Amino acid sequence: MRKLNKNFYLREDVVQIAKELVGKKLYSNINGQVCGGIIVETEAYNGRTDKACHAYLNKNTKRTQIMFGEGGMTYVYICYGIHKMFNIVTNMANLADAVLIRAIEPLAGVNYMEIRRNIKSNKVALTSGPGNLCKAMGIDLMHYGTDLSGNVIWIEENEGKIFEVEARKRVGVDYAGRDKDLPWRFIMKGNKWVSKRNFGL
DNA sequence: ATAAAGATCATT
DNA sequence: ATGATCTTTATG
Repeated sequence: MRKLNKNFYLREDVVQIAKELVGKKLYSNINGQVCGGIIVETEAYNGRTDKACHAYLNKNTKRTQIMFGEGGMTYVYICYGIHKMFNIVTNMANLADAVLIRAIEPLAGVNYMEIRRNIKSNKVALTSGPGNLCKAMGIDLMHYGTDLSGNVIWIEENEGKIFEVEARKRVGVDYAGRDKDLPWRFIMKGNKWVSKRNFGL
């Protein structure tokens, strides 16, 4: 019921923020259809030191510019021409960091999500994986730069559920050289909605 | 103006 | 393993 404070996103340690986002609740209200779920998988990206980040070495382009603004906004982009990826911008202005949300456990608006995904009930694939989650939640390029303190996309505190968080290697960043094996992916231990791809440490 | 490379997914 | 599919970015 309680949205995260702006200060949550403005902190400087994006890895810590990614870890803390596991267990929080992500909601969208798109075309009056409210959907939401518990975040169970995230990845941190650091725009100064991290070769896997689109804003590596402070690369400020039309696509990455939102990461150079203050934390608490959305960074949405298209991957492989097909899938939308939903990220949360963190840190102060001019410090370009972001957290990719990779999977949620559905809570609300499951019927809407199933229609958007065109699949039937009880499919883990509904909101597992970054592309799938975006499609289910109705998040598209038009939501680039959405303020998370508004009423379109937002994140709420968790509900005191008990769980453990585990760190893993990030997925699909083999091009990142020395940074490809950083343990900057965080998952809710044992949760079945965590994406099934690349389970190596 | 052109080319190349993706923070993926579903299917074979 | 492979193909789908198209934006963004870099380069000439």
